[in-house]
Amino acid sequence: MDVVSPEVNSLLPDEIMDTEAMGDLPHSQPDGTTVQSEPSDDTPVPMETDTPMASENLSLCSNAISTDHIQALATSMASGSTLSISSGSQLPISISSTPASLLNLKPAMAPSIATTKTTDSLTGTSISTSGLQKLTAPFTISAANHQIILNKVASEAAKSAGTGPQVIKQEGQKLLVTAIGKSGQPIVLQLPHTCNKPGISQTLGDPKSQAPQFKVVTIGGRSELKPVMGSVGNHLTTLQAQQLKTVQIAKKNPTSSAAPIKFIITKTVNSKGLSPQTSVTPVIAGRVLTQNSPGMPQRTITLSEPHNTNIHSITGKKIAISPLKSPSKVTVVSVASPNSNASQKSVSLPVNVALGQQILTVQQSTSASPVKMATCQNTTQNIKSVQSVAVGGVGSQFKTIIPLSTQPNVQQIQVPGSRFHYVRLVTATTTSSTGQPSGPSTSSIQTAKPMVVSTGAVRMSVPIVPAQTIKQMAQKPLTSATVVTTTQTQQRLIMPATPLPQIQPNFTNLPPGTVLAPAPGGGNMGYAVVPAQYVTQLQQTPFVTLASSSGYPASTGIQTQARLPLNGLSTAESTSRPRKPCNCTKSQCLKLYCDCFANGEFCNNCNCNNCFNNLEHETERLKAIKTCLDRNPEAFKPKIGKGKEGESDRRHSKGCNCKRSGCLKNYCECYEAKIMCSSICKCIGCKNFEESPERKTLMHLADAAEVRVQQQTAAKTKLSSQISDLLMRTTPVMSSGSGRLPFTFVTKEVLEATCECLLEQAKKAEQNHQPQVEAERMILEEFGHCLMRIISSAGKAKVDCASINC
DNA sequence: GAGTTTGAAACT
DNA sequence: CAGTTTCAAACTC
Repeated sequence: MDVVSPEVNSLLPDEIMDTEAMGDLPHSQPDGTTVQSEPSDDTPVPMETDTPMASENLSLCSNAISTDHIQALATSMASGSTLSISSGSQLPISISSTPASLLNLKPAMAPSIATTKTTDSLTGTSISTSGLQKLTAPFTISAANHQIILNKVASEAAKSAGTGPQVIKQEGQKLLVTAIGKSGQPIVLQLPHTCNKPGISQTLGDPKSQAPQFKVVTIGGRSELKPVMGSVGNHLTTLQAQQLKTVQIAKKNPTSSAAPIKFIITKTVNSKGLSPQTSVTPVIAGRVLTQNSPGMPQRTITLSEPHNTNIHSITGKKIAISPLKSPSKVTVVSVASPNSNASQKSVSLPVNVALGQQILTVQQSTSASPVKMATCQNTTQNIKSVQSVAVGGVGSQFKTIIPLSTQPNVQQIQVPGSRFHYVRLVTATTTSSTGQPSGPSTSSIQTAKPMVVSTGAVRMSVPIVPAQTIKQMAQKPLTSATVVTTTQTQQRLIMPATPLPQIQPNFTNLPPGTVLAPAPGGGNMGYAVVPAQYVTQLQQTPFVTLASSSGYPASTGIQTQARLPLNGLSTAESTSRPRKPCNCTKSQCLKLYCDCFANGEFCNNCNCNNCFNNLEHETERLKAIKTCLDRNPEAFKPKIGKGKEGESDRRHSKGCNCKRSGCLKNYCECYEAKIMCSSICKCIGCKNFEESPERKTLMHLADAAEVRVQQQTAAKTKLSSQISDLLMRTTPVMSSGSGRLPFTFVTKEVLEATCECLLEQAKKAEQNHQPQVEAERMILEEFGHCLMRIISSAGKAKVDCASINC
């Protein structure tokens, strides 16, 4: 079940994207009248290419199910605000409308790459769509009537009928889209059987009773329509193939500041077992958690979200950098965005919870947008609570939304030498988060304590904003936060990008797996998503107290280590294995020669010289990462991965090129990874295959050596234990005299007596005028006699004691 | 520990 | 894409 606080929704960044499925990122025009969803052309972003994206695909959805998603989200907006419509996985559409404007959105009918731009003749408002494939059903958005019609026929009918709700019938279901106007009424994209009064958001009917559904979210103060998809023939077949998950959230209406709004996020859940044409659409009804004031009328907003669909960037710049290993969790930290255009209004609600991924969203201040300003103000006045919200997907799907820019809510940590501020995050290990509007877990955030999402095993410190942007952040009155826990183990964190002005124009030089997203409303704060492993370095900084259970050695310096999954090994595995320190001398640890760098780690306790692989040289490091990614987009991917079906579980992604080692030495990456060479290897004289006798011999030897090592280790352990025991038993303070050794009998008295004996011998020698040498001899002999007597007495005492005990 | 070998990465 | 150079790890002595 997904629960997202409305204030969070209203403050959500444009989106959080799954970079795996993210294609080109749409940009929104800052003029507020024209919003285009065309792919960004200024920020070519290296993408993870596991599932290559079509160039026309603007969605962030995973390709695997991108065609099966329908996502609809509508956000109410004030006058002149922007309405964004984004098709589930194919077409993010942003509409910036002005009052009384009529927008006709006619997406491309053919599934080919297409860009459609419709400009309203009266207002000049234009709608641009790009790459529309799924949304083949023409629909009309009528801002004049505060309505959006997703059905050509219905639109025409509506026009003929004058005003009134625009309804689309979809196999028995109605789809009503009502845009908001000056009245501040929300946009309602609604499914049928409930009353359809324009300008009033309503709770949709029981989603379980409806099969394919469109659900719309109305968010006060801002307008957003999440992907609205249709299929050929105006059939919502893609939605039919999905389950719906509903999340209902309560929110006070920021526009009216009186009537709370109930949000319902309907999340489609991918069902592998269902074909896209499957009509059965189980719905997971969401639980409603409201903050409604007693007596206040409620408004219901419903989000329809493809479960495995990524957030679309409807407006604003979004830069996605390919994730290394498709981390399943994403942590978003606001970053400054170079674009501080104030008129950027269109906002995409990051309702995305990709399959197997966790999204952690950090809301950033965007005071530049007039619309958002109003929204934020209202939100500040009405809602100050911090929410810990569990946005459960199927089983362990969660979304985390954390506004980091709120100063009272987040403890910012400044690392000396770093331009980042950090906030503590915690990787949740359970799904225990609840949708409490406020509670103990959130109070700490409000009191500027470390933002601890949960008491998970791993705590992470995430840079949230560059130090120079603190003032900007302070301008934001946001005081709410939503935190969601997750069961996922891998994370992506969002790191600040602004500290790197020289590379900021091209964000692709951020760590692999990084996703940058602009701040909602065009503020100068954006978001960058990077693999969480990169940020583990931060948790080891001396200024961040961590309770990490990852087993990282304590580090006292900035040059600590972050980890990415090593070749073929999971993060946990790599964590448990101590990494060898590098010895780089010429590469500055910024080339793939350096194992630390190649593994996405910071150098830590290495022997390298002139190392730049640390936070202090983040700029150079990011440049180097970009260079590597430019050269090879998969440079930071694990080299050892799963082979094709039918092949062995693990194999080298590129294969080795050994010539002289026979692939039986650690020079060979295959052999080093303890895997067999495969058909893609280009090695010469390979002996690293299953039947190779040399390999078997080596394996036996290796096994024997390992056994020896284990035995030696065990022997050492045993010996140490024995020595310990011996030391314990030979302690002078023994309770029993039976175990006392001779030296324990050298008491003060014995010592004095011995000295007297030695002095007596010296006197004798002196009286006899013995030479010095003879005197020394006599003294030494007497000393020997004394020792003998002491030993003899000790032995006798042991015997006596033993006899007494008997 | 110094020197050599090796192959991936980087470069041309 | 192929050949060469650079680099750091693996290896040998």
